Amino acid sequence: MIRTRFAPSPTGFLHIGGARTALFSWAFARHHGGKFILRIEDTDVARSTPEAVQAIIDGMNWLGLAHDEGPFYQMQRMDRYKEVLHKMLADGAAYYCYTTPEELERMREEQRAKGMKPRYDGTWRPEPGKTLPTPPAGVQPVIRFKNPTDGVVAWNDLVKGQIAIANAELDDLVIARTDFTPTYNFCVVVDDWDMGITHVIRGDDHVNNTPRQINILKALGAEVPQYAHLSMILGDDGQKLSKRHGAVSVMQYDDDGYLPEAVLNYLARLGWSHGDDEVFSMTQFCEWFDLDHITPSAAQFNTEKLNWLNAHYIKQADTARLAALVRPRLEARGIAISASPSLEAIIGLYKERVSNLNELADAASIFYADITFDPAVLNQHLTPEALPALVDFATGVRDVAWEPAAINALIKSCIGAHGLKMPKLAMPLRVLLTGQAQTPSVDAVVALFPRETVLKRLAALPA
RNA sequence: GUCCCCAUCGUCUAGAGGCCUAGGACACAACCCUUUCACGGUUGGUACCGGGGUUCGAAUCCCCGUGGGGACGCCA
Repeated sequence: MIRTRFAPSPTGFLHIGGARTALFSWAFARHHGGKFILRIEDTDVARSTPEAVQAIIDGMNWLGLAHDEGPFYQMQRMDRYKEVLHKMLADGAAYYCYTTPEELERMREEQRAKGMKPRYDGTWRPEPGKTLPTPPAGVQPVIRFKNPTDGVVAWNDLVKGQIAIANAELDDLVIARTDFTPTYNFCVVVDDWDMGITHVIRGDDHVNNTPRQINILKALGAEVPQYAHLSMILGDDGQKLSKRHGAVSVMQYDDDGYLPEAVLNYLARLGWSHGDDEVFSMTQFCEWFDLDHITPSAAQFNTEKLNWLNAHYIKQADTARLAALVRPRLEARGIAISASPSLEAIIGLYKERVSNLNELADAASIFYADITFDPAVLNQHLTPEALPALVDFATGVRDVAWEPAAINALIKSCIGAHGLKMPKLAMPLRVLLTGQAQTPSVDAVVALFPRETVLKRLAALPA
């Protein structure tokens, strides 16, 4: 049974990189008929917040990435960690270290100055025949893992291939703080072990933690899971995404009018491929997904492609569903949705031409709220030669049958009577009714408005 | 600095030694459609980081270089 997990730390929102990691872990479990587990890594009490937990869950829900087990909270598993910690201490797999953070800092600076990799020097590490210093009074010790000193830790990364790191490169990491709370690398190991995780799919930044985790797993006599490290996602500008540069919550995409299936489809193709396939459902994705076709190199986020996918999914989407999504956006703008025209009718006419839900709301607001005119646009199209035809049209509007074909016939007869070409009348009509020079077919737009509104907006015409 | 990883069009990518005079998608350009703008359709341009090997043959394998990234916490 394949078991994967997504293990974010609740120190902020779910961003695009985390979302992709979650997506791949989820899809891998789905593909194999396994289980997908959500685990909240909240051992950093100072930075974890319940709001962040909620933000992550909201993000997962919006994307529709449902977990089969959890969410598990590490803070609720303290007893278990402490049990393992005591066992390791008893087994000699871990030891107390009295070196203070200040001493460590000094040590690291010296090493850096000498061009060495900064690391703990092993002062308190017990060795056969070695006499340990006397613990200084008043110093609370941390617990360090006794890492092997020689040999190599190797694993076959399912994305990056064979990776081997010499144990000589690794120092004895702190697995419990002075207050006895366990640290990340330790909790992860115990959790992955206890939860029977078979495949750890996570970000690239954890590659360097992997050999340490494998060593702890081995010290515990636990089975080592398979690892797959996903490369990072760069911003649109090729720069690293960070809190102060470009990293936004997935919920921001909701605000920006993206459909979750568009974001998901986009993310699926960021670092993974299935031949030339670009547009596919999540059902299809789960069927196809494998670790063999994940690119080991970093990927740059491309908003334009996301926009294209979003436009595609909006065109495809059921109009009633879109209306339900657009309605709150209009309400948020303080726009009252009237019965005529129906929101569905507006969306039916506009969904072919927009690339996000907010543009749909923009379109709808033309029909529900007062419009403003750009004088330059108005002047450009409201030409003297168009005026008589417009006046004719305004007159004809009073008793023309209220459907596109009849309105189209009226427009044709108006231009015919004045020897005009279609755009001469269609353009000023567009602008007068919508305030815009770009709209769907003008007869369809006219027909969408209630007759009275058209009369009212045309009444502004100079006689 | 040390260790680890990465490297095909502007971007996402296909590519597991001959199928590659390198394919698809986004973006871009032109044309068609047209009642404006989109949509849609057709066409086009642009890429294997450099150098050495291995091989009859290399985008694909190896080495070196260069460039980029990551990690070196009592953060996760």
